[in-house]
Amino acid sequence: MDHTEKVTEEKIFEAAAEVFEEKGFAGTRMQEIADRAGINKALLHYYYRTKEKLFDAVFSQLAGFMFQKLYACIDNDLPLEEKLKLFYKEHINFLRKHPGLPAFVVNEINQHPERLLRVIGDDQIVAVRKKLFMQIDNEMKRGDIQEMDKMQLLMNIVALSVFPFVAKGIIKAIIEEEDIEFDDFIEARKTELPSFIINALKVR
Amino acid sequence: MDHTEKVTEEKIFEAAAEVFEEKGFAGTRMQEIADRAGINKALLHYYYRTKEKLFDAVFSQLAGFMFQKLYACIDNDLPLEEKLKLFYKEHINFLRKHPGLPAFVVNEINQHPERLLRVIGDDQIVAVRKKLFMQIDNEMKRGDIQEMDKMQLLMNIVALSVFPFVAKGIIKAIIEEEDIEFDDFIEARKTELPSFIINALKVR
DNA sequence: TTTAAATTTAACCAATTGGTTAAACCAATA
DNA sequence: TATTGGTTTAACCAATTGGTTAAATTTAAA
Repeated sequence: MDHTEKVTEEKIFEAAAEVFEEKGFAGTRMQEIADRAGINKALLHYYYRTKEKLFDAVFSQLAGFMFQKLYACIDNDLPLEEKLKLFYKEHINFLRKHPGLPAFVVNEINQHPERLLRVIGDDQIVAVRKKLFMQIDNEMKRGDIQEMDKMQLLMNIVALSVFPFVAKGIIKAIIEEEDIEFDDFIEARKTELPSFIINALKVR
Repeated sequence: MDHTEKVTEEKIFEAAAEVFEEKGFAGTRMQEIADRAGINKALLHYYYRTKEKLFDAVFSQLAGFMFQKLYACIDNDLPLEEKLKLFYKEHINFLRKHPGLPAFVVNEINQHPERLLRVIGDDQIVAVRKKLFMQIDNEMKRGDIQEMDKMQLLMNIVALSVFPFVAKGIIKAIIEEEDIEFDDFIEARKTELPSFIINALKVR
């Protein structure tokens, strides 16, 4: 076996990830993937026989990657306040490195919801969510934080960090109209968001 | 001029809106639009000469509609707390009637940011935003609400209502895994979100 | 050097797709 | 009744696209 095999396969995979992320499944041309990978169409089909197979490989890895990272930032034993600070710091760091990822995943799942199953099917994620809910439950009953629906809270936490990336095309335009850099704006959220949430959860 | 003209044009427009919303520009087939409109391809091109023109018509109306509604819910003279309650009630009502709209608009703008200009170009929206910022500024200086970056606050407010719809494919699956109906979940946010935000903005 | 696998070249194919055309059909209306 | 414009039918076209094939060429390893 030639060591170039792996290299080429990776080049293809990365090129495919780029193009699929930019243009979606329907908008992607196999020729463009080949071009960006620096190879030709024949070789492309030699590695991944069909567009569907290539897409599946790319999508399931990227989507899995995203969910895994999302939940990994929650999977620790810190108290909620510290957990939130860590979550937004790490999660926004991750999203800044992959700014196109959320829009891609969200969009493809909207158009083909059945794809979600292949990615989120494993119960590792469910376990982490259960753990988080238990923790929140405890802190609520102890009176440390305001009582509220836990699923609503989880949705709020995620929406606040992910939304600017999912809607990046719009958000970037709107805030740059006010002479704010998108990157600075996002960076600031690492500290803005934890205090926003913690304040919202203060008991009174 | 025949009255059927308007009727047919509208049928085409609505069918096109449906298909474009479901499958995006690249994934949409003119034949499918014709089928759903109950006419044939020849007549479809007789009304809208090209796919691009038809898409432009649909997209600019829907996107304009969305932004207009978004800002219209903010454009009143209520104090912030009342404004938030009204905003989430009306905005979520609107989104429930058009659940696929945010994902469609967000996605098409991500892939072709230049389209945003045609829609958001008018300064009516800018005016409403300025007005809102002024109001927030006043309430902060008066000490009624916590000081914070106004753009960040606006982002938070919008993210919390729009995100579940943009990522509907994922969210629906996740929360229904916990035996919660998507519609009930969304309905609850009408009251959850205002109190969440208002709490987050309490001064201490 | 031989061999096998990776890669290129380039032609090719079938299906899809956006769009056109021309003739015929139908309904209202002048 | 004749006309006009909306509508259908159905064939057609050119371009694109996913995918294949076979032969030639390069590369690396045995």
